[in-house]
Amino acid sequence: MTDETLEAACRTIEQLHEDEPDPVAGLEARRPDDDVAGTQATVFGALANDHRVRLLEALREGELCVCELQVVLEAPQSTVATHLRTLRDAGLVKTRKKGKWTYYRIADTAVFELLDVAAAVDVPSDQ
Amino acid sequence: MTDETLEAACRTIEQLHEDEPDPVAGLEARRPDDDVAGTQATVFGALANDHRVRLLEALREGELCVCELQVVLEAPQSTVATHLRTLRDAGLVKTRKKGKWTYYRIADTAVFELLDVAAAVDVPSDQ
DNA sequence: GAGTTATATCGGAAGAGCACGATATGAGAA
DNA sequence: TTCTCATATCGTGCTCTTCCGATATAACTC
Repeated sequence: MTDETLEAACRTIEQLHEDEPDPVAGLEARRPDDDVAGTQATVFGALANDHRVRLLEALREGELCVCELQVVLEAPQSTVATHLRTLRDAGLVKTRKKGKWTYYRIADTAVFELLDVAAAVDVPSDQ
Repeated sequence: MTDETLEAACRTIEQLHEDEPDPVAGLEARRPDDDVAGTQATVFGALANDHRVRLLEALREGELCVCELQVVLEAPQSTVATHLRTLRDAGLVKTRKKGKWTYYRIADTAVFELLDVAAAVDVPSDQ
């Protein structure tokens, strides 16, 4: 089942750029690489949560163990552990075990860049 | 209904840092600002999708109208329009109307920084 | 070994996000 | 005004995420 709206879009583009030889081909060239886009979406997905952003911010000044992070979040232990798992799977934090404790730290200072740039975006207040 | 695991965490911390005066208070001070964390999570949420990342990447070289972006994504018109709405609500793109067409462009070059840094993160391959 | 404790994982219910056809809107053309 | 066409929104089924109690695991203590 093909999508007619896509074919219609192509026709519109041909008319819009009558001067150019093959405007649709030009757009297809602008299609980003799938793997890269996938990585980006994965990383952003791991960051796309209030609790997880807070965890990363708390780790700015250095590593903390799970029970300390739990106090920062004011959330049940299982909730904190799950979010930390998500961050680790995305490569944003690393762990170190010491006895009964697991210490979490930021994996790469690039994470701070992401946090800082995102904080500076001005999100329009809807209305 | 209070969470006993949180109280337990506090007790553990007191023991861990016997030397310090009030270790729990120190952690509470590390709690990030709610508004900032909210903004960050919102921005990352808007970026946390394959299609939306691809839309932004396609806009690197300049503005495009919806039907052009539709060709980039190879998706139905309503799908593309919805994702563009999400990006706009997050303040990542801006629009310009010209006759029947709506042109979308990157709102701020900070967006490119986010995309580039995220692309460079190395996500561990699970196993 | 048995008990305790810090963390991790499981399970399932509630909620949020997504895809996309159908329909509405709004601008130009006739 | 009526028609057409580009875009926006709605409605619905479906999937993914989140939360958090219950339970498992792993390491120290006795």
